[in-house]
Amino acid sequence: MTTMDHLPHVQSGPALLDALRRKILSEDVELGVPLSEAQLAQEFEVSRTPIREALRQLQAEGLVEIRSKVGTFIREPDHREMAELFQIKGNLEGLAAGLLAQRGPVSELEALQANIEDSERAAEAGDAELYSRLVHEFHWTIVQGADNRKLVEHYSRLMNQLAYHRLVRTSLQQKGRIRASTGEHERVLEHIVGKDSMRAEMTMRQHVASSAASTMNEIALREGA
Amino acid sequence: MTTMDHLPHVQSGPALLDALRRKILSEDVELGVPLSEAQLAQEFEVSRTPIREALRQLQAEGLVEIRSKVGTFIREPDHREMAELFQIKGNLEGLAAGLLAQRGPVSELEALQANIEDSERAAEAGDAELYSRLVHEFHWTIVQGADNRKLVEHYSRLMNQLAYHRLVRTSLQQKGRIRASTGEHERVLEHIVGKDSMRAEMTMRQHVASSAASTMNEIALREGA
DNA sequence: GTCTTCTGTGTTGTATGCAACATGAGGATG
DNA sequence: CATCCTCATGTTGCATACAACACAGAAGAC
Repeated sequence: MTTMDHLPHVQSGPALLDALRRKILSEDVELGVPLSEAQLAQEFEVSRTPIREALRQLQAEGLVEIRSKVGTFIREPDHREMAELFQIKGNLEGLAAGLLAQRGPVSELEALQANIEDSERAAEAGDAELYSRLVHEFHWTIVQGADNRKLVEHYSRLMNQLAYHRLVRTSLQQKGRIRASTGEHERVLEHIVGKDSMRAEMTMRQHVASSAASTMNEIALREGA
Repeated sequence: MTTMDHLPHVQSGPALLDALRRKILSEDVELGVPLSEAQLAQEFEVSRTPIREALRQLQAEGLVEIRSKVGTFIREPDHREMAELFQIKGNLEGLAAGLLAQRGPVSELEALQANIEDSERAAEAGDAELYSRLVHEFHWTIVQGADNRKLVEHYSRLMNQLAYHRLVRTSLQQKGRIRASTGEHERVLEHIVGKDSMRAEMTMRQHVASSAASTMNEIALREGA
């Protein structure tokens, strides 16, 4: 391709940002180094300008790191950062669980109950893929059920930084965790249904802490190999 | 100005971003509407391109809202958003206080003690300006003392969205709050020094809730006038 | 008088060209 | 052989030109 033919843009502003974010969060991109603006411009069939703007936003979101005059790199949290992010994750999800407990009977409660039942079936069937998807859905449902849009916003950013999708698969390798995790989910939901905000929060927080410990342990093992 | 003379830039990338953020957070900008790219470009003596990139980042931070083909506007949280943000603020600061309590004797504890003493003097002297600055410093010291960089990062974003600087002056108009606030600070510090992580967290959270309620009440009164 | 339509003006959205710099490979030098 | 220097190459950073659109206000129809 030599010159842009001024054809209609395949992806415009916000759509391009989403596409780029998905591409980065997806694991189909070389983790080491690349992400050149020109290359992305070709791939998305736009000029470098909108690509640059999108990358700047992703940098503000903590997803990439732009080293001036060098290149744009996917940001990977190290052990410390991951521990820090998990700490915040537990706190925010705890807040969400507590708020949800205070809301009374809303539709999210049924969704959570159904999720737990589906999770148990998936666990028995040994469908790890489905199970991890359900776990993700459980946590996310709680956060959205808190009825706090800003919380959803900040939580979303946090999860992006964690690159959580890359971890969930890992975290469930340990067979023992699955049963424990489901049990913890049940207890969290019990406290929520019982409108026990405090216990719901604390149980949720401990659940996240356990899950985080398991995940980070698994990652350490993998890196050691 | 007609053409750029290719002189050295007065403000470059990150510096420009900071300058713009300060300008927006500072109250010297018309809240209603403006923020045209061309205008900012003239003011900072750069072309529109870096201005645009900075604005996109500020949008990602939640400080401004870019309405396509219309203009860039300073984002002002409404009542609901403010309540939501305060809820998260309390939770994050609670987390920070709890973490700080677990750290043992670090330099931040002395800083907090000194801050309380200074605050009491400022309160007696009736220096509202100094007092509000010290309150801000107290909270910020706790967050930084948690030794969690990601927490600092997310907390910073949250505070920017709250446009907290515009509120602190308001929140302290109520004379009764000053004494109560200082007392709450003291109790928080007591629990931190006593390494009582749980009580430190809860006390901090309640303190933020009280402060938030007072602030939002004051704002409601002001808007009614 | 009211509603509709149209056009002017200002804004952002994008493409492109060029300058500045970081980096690494290769040769010159001791 | 080691070290430093030079420069070729690729990248981002910025300035500019132009296109596309939103909105308001005026002109026109009824």
